[in-house]
Amino acid sequence: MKTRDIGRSAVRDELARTAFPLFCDRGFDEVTFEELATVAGVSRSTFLRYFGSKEEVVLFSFDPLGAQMVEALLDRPAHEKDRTALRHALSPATGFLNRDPAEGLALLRLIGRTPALCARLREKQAGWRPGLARALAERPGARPGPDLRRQVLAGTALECLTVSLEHWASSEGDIDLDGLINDSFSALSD
Amino acid sequence: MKTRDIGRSAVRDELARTAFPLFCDRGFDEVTFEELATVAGVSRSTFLRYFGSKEEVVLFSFDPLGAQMVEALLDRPAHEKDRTALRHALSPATGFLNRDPAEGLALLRLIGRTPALCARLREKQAGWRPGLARALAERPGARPGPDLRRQVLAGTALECLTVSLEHWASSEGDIDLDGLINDSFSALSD
DNA sequence: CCCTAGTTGATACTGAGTGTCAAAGTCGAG
DNA sequence: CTCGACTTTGACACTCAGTATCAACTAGGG
Repeated sequence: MKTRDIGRSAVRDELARTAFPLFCDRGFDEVTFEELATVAGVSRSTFLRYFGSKEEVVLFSFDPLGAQMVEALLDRPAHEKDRTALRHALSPATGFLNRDPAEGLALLRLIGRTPALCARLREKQAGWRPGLARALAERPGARPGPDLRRQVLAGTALECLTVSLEHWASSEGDIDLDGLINDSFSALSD
Repeated sequence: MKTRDIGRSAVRDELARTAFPLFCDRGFDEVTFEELATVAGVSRSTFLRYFGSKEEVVLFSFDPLGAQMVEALLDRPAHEKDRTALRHALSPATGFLNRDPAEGLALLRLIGRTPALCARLREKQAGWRPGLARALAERPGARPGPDLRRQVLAGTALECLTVSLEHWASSEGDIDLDGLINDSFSALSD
């Protein structure tokens, strides 16, 4: 039954793809499911079945990043300090947006000017913190320590990501995103 | 026209106060505006006029914290390092929850098990970051530097607050909250 | 006392999100 | 190829959040 799931996520991608320009043009709140469905050529019911909420239509593409960052963190060499490893572990996120910078910027702009999307993305990000913290405890050569410390380290890394993305978006992508990440982490240790 | 505004916020407090136990008992999503209004003895229209959304009924009490933390930060002595000043600037938030620990814990629990409230609170917190960053630039004896650094410092301070509150809530308030804040900041510099 | 401005509750409306159902489509087994 | 099980789809009905409007009411200032 794998073909079902493949088809399902392909349809998801396609629906989101047709929805994106509408959101960008007219604003997230001004577009209804009815219109999204009409443009995509399906019924409102079907569209709603693929996304639990309107926010998900925009934000579901961020979902894999949590697991990808955990994997990236676990792949860092044992001798690397936690903070450095975390900095490198953000690469799935920067890569996701840098793959197609124009679309990445449009996405961040849309999110930035839509409070509901800001809130939901922050919620998603907050959901990544526990996983990263656990990965910190499980990485090769991890020294035991309080959970609080790992949560703080993971949380600050994600906050560096957020701040960097904000500056990247407001520079229209002119500044190198990975450079901003490095600068953000530098600000942590001075 | 000051009496109007005083009366207005007094009514707000009272409405929120009557609503809180309902949310705690039956869950945020299971309570409708209709019920809130009935219990409070006003019409649905009136209740809705005092709060822009259902989330605000629970979260509006956090609103003053942003300005209070900025004020607290500006009051810190000039010789204090930015990070230390930020740590102390969180005291309005810890004080707000420690004033009545039982209610503070109930509030955090309610938020913790309601995704919509999590998201909105995170949004509010994110809104405090720019103010704190600006205050960092304006504090007595501030050395000029890139905005990115100040945003990161303010963001990490707020993340320390979030993580500390999370641990405080999951310990049922047994662990000292200000101690957790200190420990969180310690994790930043090692 | 009256006039004005703000408050209230009633009503109606849009749109998100849920649930149900029958019809149509898909896939594997015989 | 055909049958039967399972899935997907679209239609419909429903609840509730949130917005807007309006007439009745109320409080404060002159």
